[in-house]
Amino acid sequence: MEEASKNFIHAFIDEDIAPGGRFAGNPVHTRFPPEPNGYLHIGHCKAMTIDFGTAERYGGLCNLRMDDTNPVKEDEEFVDAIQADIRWLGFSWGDRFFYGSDYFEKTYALAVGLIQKGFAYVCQLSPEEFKERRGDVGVPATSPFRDRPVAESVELFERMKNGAFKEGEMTLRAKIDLASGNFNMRDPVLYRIRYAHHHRQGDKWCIYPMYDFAHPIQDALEGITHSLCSLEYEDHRPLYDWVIEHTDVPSTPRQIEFARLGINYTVMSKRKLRRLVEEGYVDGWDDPRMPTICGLRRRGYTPASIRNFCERIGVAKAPSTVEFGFLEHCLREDLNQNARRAMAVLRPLKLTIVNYRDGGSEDFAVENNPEDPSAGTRSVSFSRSLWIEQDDFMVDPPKKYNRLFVGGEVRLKSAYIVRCTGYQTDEDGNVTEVLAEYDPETRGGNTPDGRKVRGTIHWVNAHDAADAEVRLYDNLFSDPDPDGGDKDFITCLNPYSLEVLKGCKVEQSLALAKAPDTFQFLRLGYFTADSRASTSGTLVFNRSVALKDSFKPTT
RNA sequence: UGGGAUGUAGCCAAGCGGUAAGGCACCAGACUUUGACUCUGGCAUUCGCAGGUUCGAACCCUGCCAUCCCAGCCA
Repeated sequence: MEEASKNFIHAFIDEDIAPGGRFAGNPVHTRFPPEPNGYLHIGHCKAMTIDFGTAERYGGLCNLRMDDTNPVKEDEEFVDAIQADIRWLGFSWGDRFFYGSDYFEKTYALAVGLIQKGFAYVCQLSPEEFKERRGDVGVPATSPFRDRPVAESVELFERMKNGAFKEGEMTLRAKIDLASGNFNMRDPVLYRIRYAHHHRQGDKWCIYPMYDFAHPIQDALEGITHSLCSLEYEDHRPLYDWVIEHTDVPSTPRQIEFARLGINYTVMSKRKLRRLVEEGYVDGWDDPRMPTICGLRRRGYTPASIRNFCERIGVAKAPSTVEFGFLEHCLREDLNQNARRAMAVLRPLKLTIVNYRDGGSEDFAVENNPEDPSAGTRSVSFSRSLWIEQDDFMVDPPKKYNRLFVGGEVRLKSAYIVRCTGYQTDEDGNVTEVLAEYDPETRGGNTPDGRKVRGTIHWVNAHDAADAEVRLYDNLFSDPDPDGGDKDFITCLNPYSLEVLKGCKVEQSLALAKAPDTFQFLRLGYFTADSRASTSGTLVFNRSVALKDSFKPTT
């Protein structure tokens, strides 16, 4: 894992904790506040890297808090999934797990206090009227209820809480500035009426605080010093500060905003991801094409690779779009170092070793990970009949092609050096079988005579190869909504299709070791077992056959 | 339009008045029992544009341009 370098947030915090600073002497305390209305995606991982990472950098703590102030959007189903994904990534919130809704009682009391101090009032404008009176550029908003006596607002607010009014009939509004250029300050709604079942509070409440009111209070109650969030909340910071200043909270957290993660060709909006799931475009939140944490997991991404990616893209305020290739780079880096290799043939072509005894066989010890000798070796069987990759043989090889062609020599990894002597074709001229002679002196792939063999290819024994059952995933590209609603609903689900080919062959040891019923092939040259079907690590396919042609968007 | 932000290479991103870090990508070479990996070298005379201040500007000032966000009783 890379050591995170100093970023602009750290610069702010350094000032805050310096002698004489806003939090001089205080431990730095952050929080990660997902709304439980969907699964976490890699953008959340960036946020966690910042939230947990910042706390760690300063020897402080980071809380996990479910931001569940809107009962109609949230669901307990997501709470468990969110926790599981965070754990999988390796972030730890210790025993500091909270729900925003845990503070409803306290939040209500603070709202009453606000009314009593004359900083809030109950407004009876209907949603439609509210909108009409919102005002415009240069035109202040209006509310006939702004100067309602304090006692009256207190009483109405209590009746709101007790269910005396219908949804939309009343709101509690902050009394700030109806003429502000920042519309968030034009007497924003603090509480609204919702007769909805809350996933934790049940039917106890029928009024719910808005994010803008609840969030700063929750932060203050938990002793958060730095409330780190994405850029779209910049406009809300004045309101955040207003709430902290005007309510009777025990601390004064500071909000700092950073640019959220964008990855090219990738849908990152939770709303859209939700539609993909609900409207059946994908199998579920963990569909390997999804940028969700669980989707990436199924696709073979490791926690370390995702976290490292998030560390390395940096933190800034300039909106940015990182190339998907960088995520892949981070995966390769991790896999190359840690993954056990195995051989697999995706497009099988028969290779017959004509001078090898028919019916004979032998085993070779093959290293599991050339980068890590401690990973040991596995036994792979060899015989007269093998499968090799179709594009490891060419009838008419171009210059610098150093794999198989008639007359050419190649090394079968860890086995023997073979010379191609010919090939068979079907009536259409397609190559059906390649013929070769092996050199018995080169057992294990060694060259005692010191000769150089340019190419090394992978293979599997046709006699005991296992057929891998594979899935074929296509990219999902944008199909502009014919109704003109969501022009960019799906731009591209994933830049690289998970292309797997029917009939691919895997070495017996791989099949036996994992016994997976599904394989996913990453267009990276890595072959990973479905994480749901197996318990242990990732297997890396022996050669990056498919690396050659990279992704080209078709729209 | 009003408010809030942001512009440094194809993509991220340091830099905070002293003469453009680093990573990804890309190119060239070496090495190699994965054409991978690794290694070596190359890759911004210039920081959105135009002026100004200064011995000196990506950094300070003025004006302009471009892009993004907000204008929910969502978060």
